[in-house]
Amino acid sequence: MEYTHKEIEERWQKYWAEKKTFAPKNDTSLPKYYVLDMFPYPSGAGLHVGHPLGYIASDIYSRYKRSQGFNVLHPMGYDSFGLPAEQYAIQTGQHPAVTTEQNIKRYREQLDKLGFSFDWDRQVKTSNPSYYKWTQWIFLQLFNSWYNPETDKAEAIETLIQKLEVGSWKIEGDKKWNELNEKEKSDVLMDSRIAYLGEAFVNWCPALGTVLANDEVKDGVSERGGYPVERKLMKQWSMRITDYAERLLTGLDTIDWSESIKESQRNWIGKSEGCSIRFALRHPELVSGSDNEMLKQVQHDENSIEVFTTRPDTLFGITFLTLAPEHELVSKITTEGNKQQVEAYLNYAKNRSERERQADVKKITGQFTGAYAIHPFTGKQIPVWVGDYVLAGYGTGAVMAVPGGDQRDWSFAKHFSLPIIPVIEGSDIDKEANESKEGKMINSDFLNGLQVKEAIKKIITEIENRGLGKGKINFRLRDAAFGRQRYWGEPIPIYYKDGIPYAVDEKDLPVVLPEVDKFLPTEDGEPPLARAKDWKYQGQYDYESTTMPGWAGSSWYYLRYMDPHNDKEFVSKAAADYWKDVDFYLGGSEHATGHLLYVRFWTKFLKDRGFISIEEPAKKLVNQGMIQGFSAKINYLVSEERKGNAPLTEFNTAPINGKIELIKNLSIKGTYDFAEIFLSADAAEGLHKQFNDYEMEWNKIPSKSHIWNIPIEYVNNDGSLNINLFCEWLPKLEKTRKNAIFICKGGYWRNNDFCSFNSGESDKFFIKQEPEKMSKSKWNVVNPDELVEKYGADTLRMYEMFLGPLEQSKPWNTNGITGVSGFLKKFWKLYLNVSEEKASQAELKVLHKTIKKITDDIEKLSFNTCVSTFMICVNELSDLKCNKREILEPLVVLIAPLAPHIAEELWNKFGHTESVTFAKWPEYKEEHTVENSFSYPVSFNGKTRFFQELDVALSKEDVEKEVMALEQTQKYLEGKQPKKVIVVHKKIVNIVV
RNA sequence: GCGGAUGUGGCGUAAUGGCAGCCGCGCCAGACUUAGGAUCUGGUGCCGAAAGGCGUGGGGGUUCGAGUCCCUUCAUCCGCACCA
Repeated sequence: MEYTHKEIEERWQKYWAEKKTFAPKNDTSLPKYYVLDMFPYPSGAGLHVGHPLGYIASDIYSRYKRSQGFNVLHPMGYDSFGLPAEQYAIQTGQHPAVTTEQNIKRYREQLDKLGFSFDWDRQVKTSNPSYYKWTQWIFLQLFNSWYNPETDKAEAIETLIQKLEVGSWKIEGDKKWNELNEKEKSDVLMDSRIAYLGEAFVNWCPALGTVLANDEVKDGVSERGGYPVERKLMKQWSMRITDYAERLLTGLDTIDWSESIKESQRNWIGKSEGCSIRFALRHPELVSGSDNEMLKQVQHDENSIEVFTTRPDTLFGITFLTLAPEHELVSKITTEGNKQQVEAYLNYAKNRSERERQADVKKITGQFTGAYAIHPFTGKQIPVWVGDYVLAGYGTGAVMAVPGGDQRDWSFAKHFSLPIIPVIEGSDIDKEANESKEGKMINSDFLNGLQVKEAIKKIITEIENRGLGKGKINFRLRDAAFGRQRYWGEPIPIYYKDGIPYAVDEKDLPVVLPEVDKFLPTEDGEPPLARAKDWKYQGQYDYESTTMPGWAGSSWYYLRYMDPHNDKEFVSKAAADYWKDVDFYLGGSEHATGHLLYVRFWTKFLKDRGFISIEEPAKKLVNQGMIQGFSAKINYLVSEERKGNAPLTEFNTAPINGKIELIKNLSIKGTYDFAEIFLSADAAEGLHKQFNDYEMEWNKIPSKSHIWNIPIEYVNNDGSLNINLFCEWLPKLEKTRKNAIFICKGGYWRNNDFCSFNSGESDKFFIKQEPEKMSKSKWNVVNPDELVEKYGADTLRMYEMFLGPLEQSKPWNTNGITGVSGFLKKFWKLYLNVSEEKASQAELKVLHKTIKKITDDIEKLSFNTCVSTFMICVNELSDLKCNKREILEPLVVLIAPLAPHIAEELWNKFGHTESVTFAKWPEYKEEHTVENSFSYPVSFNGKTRFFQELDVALSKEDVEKEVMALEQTQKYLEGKQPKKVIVVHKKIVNIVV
């Protein structure tokens, strides 16, 4: 009987769905295990072969855990709010809810075909009001909370109000809480709320018409779409994630996450320890007298400059201060004489986009303000500069410049000819700054002679004693922008009364996303929600019109899966207490500083407020490697001189160079009316060889080489192009077959005819293939559907695992899939004629060896070696012609996590009426794998020469005796006396001569 | 610049400090076939006719023994980056 994957897979997928096989048991006495895949965004492109890699791995692990007796929660759902659907809506006018639903449907069909053991009854969609009701509810908790530094956790805002009422929490300007009006009270509280409305510099993306969070911006452009981003001061809902910076950092040490993710988060949080120092200012026009007198006079000046430094030990090396162009003091302190230049500079700095600024890091710019600060220890005057190498958003937006100890300060000083003082012995300040934290202090008054680390301690104490500043910890992490000027997201449950924001009452949740006529901003620049007609809270108050960012819904979804249908709470206490946290979380590393930071933040917050009991959302996290696609690249030649369809002869008369010669050699002469010349990859290779500097030559001639990505499906297995298919596609690029010529090594193709000029050489047109990220725009997406159709889900599952270690990125290549497909056929064949006979020793040995290896490997998530272990096992059992139930039945249970359909089918054939899902995992019995003898490799000076079979019971001494007595040993000794004989039991014999 | 990861046959890869290359692809030969992108058998790191020698990016070290441990260096990929 043949292995018919299609029929078998459909049958069991249906069975699982009907019997709800994968719903966790409602029995809290069972040990729990929670396996979660990162929330997918249902993109319009559907699933490609890279997506299932992680899902397959987590599915194998889930099924394995079920077989081990765990109550497994393994859910799936959709992060269904987001920008792409909305961009599509803007283009087509279709409601994003409609396209999102279509995409989800397609995703689901594709997922279903792969035989995943998800409990679909728990599916959540973030765009569903029954889900986002609770996202909004959590927002309200965040709004109604503040971070109490004394208890080091978030508390209800009421506890802050109490402190304000009794005056134990100070309000800026020493005002009294009870004397404040409604607006002022709101403002005061807003300064502490964890979700707050505040004015801040944000990443504004004009093309997308919205603000983006820091992690959504890469290299100065938006991560989605690659549109330019600019800094803009805006009133904006934000999350005070910075209050959690320290806990987010230390928490990393408690979780088993990949080192690279933890490191990314550490970098992102960017903790640095140092101290703040206040520099008094001196206006030359205003103050006169000796340096020391001035110091006293200006000590308490409001307009002092506060800096943050991690190297207070270098304080005596300060030769100037630099302010960020955005620093508020710049305009206040600039002297009349410098006003013009400084203003011009500020204007220049302002108009440089973030991208430009980042791109030309090396360009040093700045201006002297004319103002001086006073060195707090020496009393000397220090010029104050403004420079855009200082970032407004970090620290205080001002630095004390120590060109002797900081390379950026050094470069600035060199550029503007400012003095440089070495402060560490042995610094060669003519060449570069000495940033080392090792060495002895010099030129530093009372710090002289101290080691850097001692000096840091001493100076901080001194600074604190003199009241100039204090030891301080600074974080790079910024508060997260939470409002998006977009339509397709959760409405923020806030309304405005007399311009004051208030929380929507819990009983009025969800605030449902209103219908709008267009998904665009209003004429006066308000977000799309402002278009909604008659959308008022309690019929009279304006709602907040920004929506939440994509990460809102995904910051707590793992909790909702525990209790997805609860309409009283976001998760019941009982469910949260049982399922606690995610035991095994699998997903891509691209979420390192976005989702994975926010989900930790919300988890900590929800714990602080007593809603859940865990501090971290996921104990263990693994990043599956990215599966890249193979892009097909074609060499495409255009002569710039040959405009339009000008004849090729013109091209031929160009100066002699590589390509012209080639074209000549290929004898394509005369006048042709083709315009597109495509060059086979092997012909292009030839050019490389022929002319050393092909690329350079290429640029000299009046033609241009272009490389195009073309659809990968037009490439044959041998790497050659299917020219016919390709030509049918050409019109999409406004090119035609008629105008195209394909040059191969042995001739050229034109209009379906091959013209040979070099007989014996290939007439194939080769395409260069390169691995790249799979993306629709690169035409290299391979989707799993066809593979499932052809080979079956079990084969695809095993093949994806067989590709290599889970965490390693690799290009997708279908070449090896026949090996796995053949394996499953061979596996199936073992079961054609099962006998009840007792198994032989040899057969039992194979089985138990396999049980041990598979169990160990699944535990280690080493799924690639699992597949090869099964192959070895099946090869060996086939050689033994094994058909014993005693062997084959446990083997079914063993393979079920990887190839669940075939396993169910065979399990069923054994007469079981229950799913193999809950069959007990086979137990490894060592007695079946022990050997009586071992074939010792006998080596001389570490080089293996022959093997000797010996009883394992023999002691080391006996082994040595036996081996030394051998004729072969004597032969290799060549009459010499061995210096030493090393015997490792059941491993090796090494004779040192 | 900082951090992370990876370097092993033609390719994907495998090896608790103990026979390097398991398993699969590809390739070669053969069997069965009208046929093979089906199935089965055998072979396949490199050099060499063979004996044998050489081999895990390079160089050094520890060890009886190193792909594996240590030092150093190179290359590739990924992340972060004017963070004071």
